[in-house]
Amino acid sequence: MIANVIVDVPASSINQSFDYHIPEHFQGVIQPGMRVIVPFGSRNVMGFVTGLAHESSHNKLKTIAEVLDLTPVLTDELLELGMWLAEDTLSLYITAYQAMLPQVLKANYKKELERLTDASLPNQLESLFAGRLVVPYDELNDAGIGYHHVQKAIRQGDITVHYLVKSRVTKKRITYIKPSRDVHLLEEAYNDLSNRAKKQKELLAYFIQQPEEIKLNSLLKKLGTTRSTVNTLLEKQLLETSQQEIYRNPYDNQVFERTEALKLTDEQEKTMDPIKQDIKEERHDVFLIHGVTGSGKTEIYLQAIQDVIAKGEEAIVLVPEISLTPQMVKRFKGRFGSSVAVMHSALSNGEKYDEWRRIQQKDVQVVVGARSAVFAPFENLGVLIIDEEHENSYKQEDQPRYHARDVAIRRGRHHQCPVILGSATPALESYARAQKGVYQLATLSKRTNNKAMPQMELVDMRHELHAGNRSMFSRSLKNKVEQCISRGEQAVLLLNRRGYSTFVMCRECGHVKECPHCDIALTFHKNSNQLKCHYCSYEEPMPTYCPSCNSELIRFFGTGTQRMEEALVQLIPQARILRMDVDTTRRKGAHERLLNQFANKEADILLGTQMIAKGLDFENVTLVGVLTADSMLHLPDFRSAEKTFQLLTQVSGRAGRHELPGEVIVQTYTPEHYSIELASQYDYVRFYQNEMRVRKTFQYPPFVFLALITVSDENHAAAARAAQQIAKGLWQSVQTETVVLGPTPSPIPRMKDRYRYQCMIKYKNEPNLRSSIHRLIAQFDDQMRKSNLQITVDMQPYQLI
DNA sequence: AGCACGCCGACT
DNA sequence: GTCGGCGTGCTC
Repeated sequence: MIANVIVDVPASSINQSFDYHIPEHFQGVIQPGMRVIVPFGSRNVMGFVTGLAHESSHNKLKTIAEVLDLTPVLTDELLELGMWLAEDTLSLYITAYQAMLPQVLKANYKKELERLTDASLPNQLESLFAGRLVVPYDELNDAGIGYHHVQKAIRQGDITVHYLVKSRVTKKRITYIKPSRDVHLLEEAYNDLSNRAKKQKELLAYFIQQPEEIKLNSLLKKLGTTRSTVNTLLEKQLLETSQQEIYRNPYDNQVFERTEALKLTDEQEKTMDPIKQDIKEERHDVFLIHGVTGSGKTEIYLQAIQDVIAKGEEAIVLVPEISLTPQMVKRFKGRFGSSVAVMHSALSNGEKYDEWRRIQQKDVQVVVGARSAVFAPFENLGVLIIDEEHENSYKQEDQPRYHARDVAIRRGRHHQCPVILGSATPALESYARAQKGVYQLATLSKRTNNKAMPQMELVDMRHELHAGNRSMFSRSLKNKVEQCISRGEQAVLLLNRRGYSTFVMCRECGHVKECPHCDIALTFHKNSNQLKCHYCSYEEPMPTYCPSCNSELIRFFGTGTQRMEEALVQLIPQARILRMDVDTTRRKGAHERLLNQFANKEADILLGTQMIAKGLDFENVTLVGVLTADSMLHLPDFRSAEKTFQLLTQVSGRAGRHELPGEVIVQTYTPEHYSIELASQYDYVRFYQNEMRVRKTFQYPPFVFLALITVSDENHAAAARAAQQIAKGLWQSVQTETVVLGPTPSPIPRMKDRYRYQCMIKYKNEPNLRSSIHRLIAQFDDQMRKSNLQITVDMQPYQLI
């Protein structure tokens, strides 16, 4: 038998399957979807078996060395999905498969030197081995030993090189202890023990009383002793251990209150019906639920999942990373208890692996997770749900650059089950598809508690400036915050920091401190008094004099959350403030701890960046303030209006979710901009219509598809030349109505000392585009290896900057 | 990617 | 000779 294997060598020339002979002892064991170790060239690499065959067009086949899995880690569906994913995103097959699996299933490669002779070796090697039989290959370089010495020794058969492939899998185990003899033998041993062996006697006495198996940890705690006493008794063979494999459970010590299905409103019922119908009849449709915040989308998800579980099928729920909050998890665990696996980036690699295994082994029927959970290895999917479907975080920003929505829809079609997209502010692409009837549109216009959305007040900051208020807080916002606090209620203040960071500029000569490796201003970090680059790891201390004109008047500009906090303290000294941003949430669990503090009313004001805009639900919050609504409106990104509208709508939903009425203050320099004005009126449909006109005029999605090709090189001219050649090649291969823009320098023209150029393709129908791009890039294969030219392709890019 | 192999110039 | 650097081509 022969196995087709995709090997773990990320190079375009290796992007194909290789045939291997299956040895007798693996016949019948090896199945498609398993990981194997195969010889490749002179070394061993990991690979995925993608298929089995009886013959191969190759005559000299090597043999599979090892099998890494007992059962396939990729189902047939996922094997096929990975192929499609790689081709659709112009990525490598191996990259696509790796992206579908938890980190720990990636192989680790190691080289070792083994000594084969007792005879003495050259001095340098002798001291390297230093009595050992095997040494890590890395030590060769550390010791600075020339390769020719090694080569010679290998030729003479004195030493040999081993190419190891190791799995990173670590399974967590618990040690149990129990007596290995009868009770009366223990008693005998007890009596024989010297009186000085007090701890041993205690241990024995314990097991004489209750000879059952006990967790080692509990035993030690109970008897106040240590591992060493137990070890002594183990050596005397009076006790024995056993190991039990367990899942790490990140939600181990939390109890989730059980919830029941809620009575649906008429609107919800109307939305629910066709979904239930699809589930029942195993039909695939994509439903777009456009529902205002608080309209009960989640309850619809929950009840759809209920139906799916009742049928013995499974469900995937995708949630943006940022809103995968404890509150969200609670809702799903509360309804479905231990049938839920949770996947998000805050879990350790081991925890992620365990959650993944619970899915693989059918211990759970539901997974709630961020983007990559769309690859959960379920085999009987009954529904796929994407909450906040407009979120950028569903688009992976490195290879394979896929969008979870596309993957979900493909899986939904494969399983003939519904896909539900939900949002208060659907992506323009999605709403347009719903308008065209490609998706089924359902609108939830009422909130379940029948409360109106909070009043949104726009504050024109130009007027503030004219009135002599130069602070970042308008008078109106300051008053509202004070009133809110004095009523004993809480406020959330959002600083939209994108494109508005704290750069350093000299007031004397206007010199701006930039990163020496990237064309971007350095960002000032107050707590370390350092200037940092957000694109590479460069940092330097904040200068006291301007490096250009020596003036002392070098200051930081812009507004970070830290400065906002300081300003707020001065303005409203009595306020207790919690700050939430990248800095304060870096530590594990910090995110959750801050939110808990706020929920426990240990603070009056929560201030932070994007991360507080979504998913939070605190009953005591009645005021939301947005400091700078238009800060991203002027970025060179065709989605900036859409993002502004989404953010304002999203954040306003944080106020007055329960009994207390809420209000929203939005500070802006452009209150007349349609995205801000229509957001304040909660009018998505008019925003959609307006924005569609803009997109049509400027030919942007959803009227065209985009592809972005970025070329970078340390050599400026080489990058420009390659980009030019690619653009030329594109022009020649695309149809006349397709537009190729560029090459132009990328928005950040230099990053990590590499010069960057880009070409943008706008197309409506270009069935051969992928293969054309592929062919064009292949021409640079040589150059990409020799020099360090890099070319990346992003089909349907989200982040243009 | 990572490795072997082969060619070349430099050095003891 | 011997050593080390680099370009080339291959991996079932």
